[in-house]
Amino acid sequence: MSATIEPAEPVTGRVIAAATRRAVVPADERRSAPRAGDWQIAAWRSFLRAHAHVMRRLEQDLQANHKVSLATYDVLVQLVEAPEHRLRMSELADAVLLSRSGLTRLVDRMQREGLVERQPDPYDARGLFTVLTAAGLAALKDAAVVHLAGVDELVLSRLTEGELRGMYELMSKIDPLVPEAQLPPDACGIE
Amino acid sequence: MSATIEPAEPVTGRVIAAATRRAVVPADERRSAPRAGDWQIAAWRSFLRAHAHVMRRLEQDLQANHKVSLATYDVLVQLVEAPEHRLRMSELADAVLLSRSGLTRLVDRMQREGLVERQPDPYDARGLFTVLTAAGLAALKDAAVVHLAGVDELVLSRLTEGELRGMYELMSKIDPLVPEAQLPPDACGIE
DNA sequence: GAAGATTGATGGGTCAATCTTG
DNA sequence: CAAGATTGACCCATCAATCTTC
Repeated sequence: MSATIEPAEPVTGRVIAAATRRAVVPADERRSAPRAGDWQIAAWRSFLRAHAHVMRRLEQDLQANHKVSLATYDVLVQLVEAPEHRLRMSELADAVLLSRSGLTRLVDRMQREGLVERQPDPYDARGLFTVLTAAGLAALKDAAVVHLAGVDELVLSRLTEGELRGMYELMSKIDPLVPEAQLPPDACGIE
Repeated sequence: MSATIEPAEPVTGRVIAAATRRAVVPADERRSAPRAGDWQIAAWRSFLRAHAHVMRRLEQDLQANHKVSLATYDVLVQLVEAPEHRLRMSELADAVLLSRSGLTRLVDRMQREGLVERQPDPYDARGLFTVLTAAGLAALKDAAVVHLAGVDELVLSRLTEGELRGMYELMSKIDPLVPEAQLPPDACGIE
């Protein structure tokens, strides 16, 4: 679409700077955040910035090349990875971290575009499956090339193998619910 | 507000898994993302998950305790850090990574709540300053305590000093436009 | 005409209430 | 009644067009 770099998400200084903090938080309350010193906050801010930076670019790349949003892309990925290319609405909602209603509407749109279909669950008439269509798979194939290239360019290629491992370690400490599996101990075969 | 942990942002597997990739991307195109192997992607996903996890909690904390959104909080922080507690609309928009129109509406709301005011610029009648009110400063003081405690609990306290430095290094490599200043070389005084 | 800011139309999300089926 | 899914009302962001002032 447009080549302009337009902000997509407000993130910058969502954290109060330590300077601000000293000015604003009474000294006796500072114990509540004992580690939030100047440069710790700088580290945290760098995290927010990096995230915003990368996500903005990825979203743009996808939209520009395939008119697919990241949310849509995420759904396509979840479906293609699922057995029989289908998932219950609720499961899908959990997988892409969307509310039920949010997912309903997203699937509505995707169905309109022919990327997915809804299938009743024969064993439980309350439930519905969202199933990937041929068009959906094709769209994913298209988008994946662009998207992966983006992730590679913006993130992976900028870090060494060891740094990537380091990042994984750090993130695991921040998010206790570590993703699916542990990082394979020595799956270093870069391709 | 509600204590429920509800998803706020779709992020999970926004990146195609390497398994998917092999199934979906023709072998001769894989060169375009040569480093996007299985565990590199795992590292990238951990980044997305950690971000979603933390932001969700921070947003909830703020909303629950002070009915302030992260975007609003961000504006308050930018203003309190600015000279004379005021900033031009455009500057503010850039600072919080919002579009001009997005900021106009956000400031509208904040003004309605009495957190900020608009001041004409005497030197350029086209421009407006957004200026922090006493109520805005008070709200910030309140919110900052909660927010900083959250950042501390969810991120800072989980990482050692060295790990925090490491994170800063990694993020700087991902986002070339490193924040304001470099990390002070030896500002290790944790309080 | 260009820059600062706002407005109108629209996309995409949330919660709370609802309908249907187990 | 509980669970799965949807709908209605609303919030918050974007872009494109507009108005005002330089």
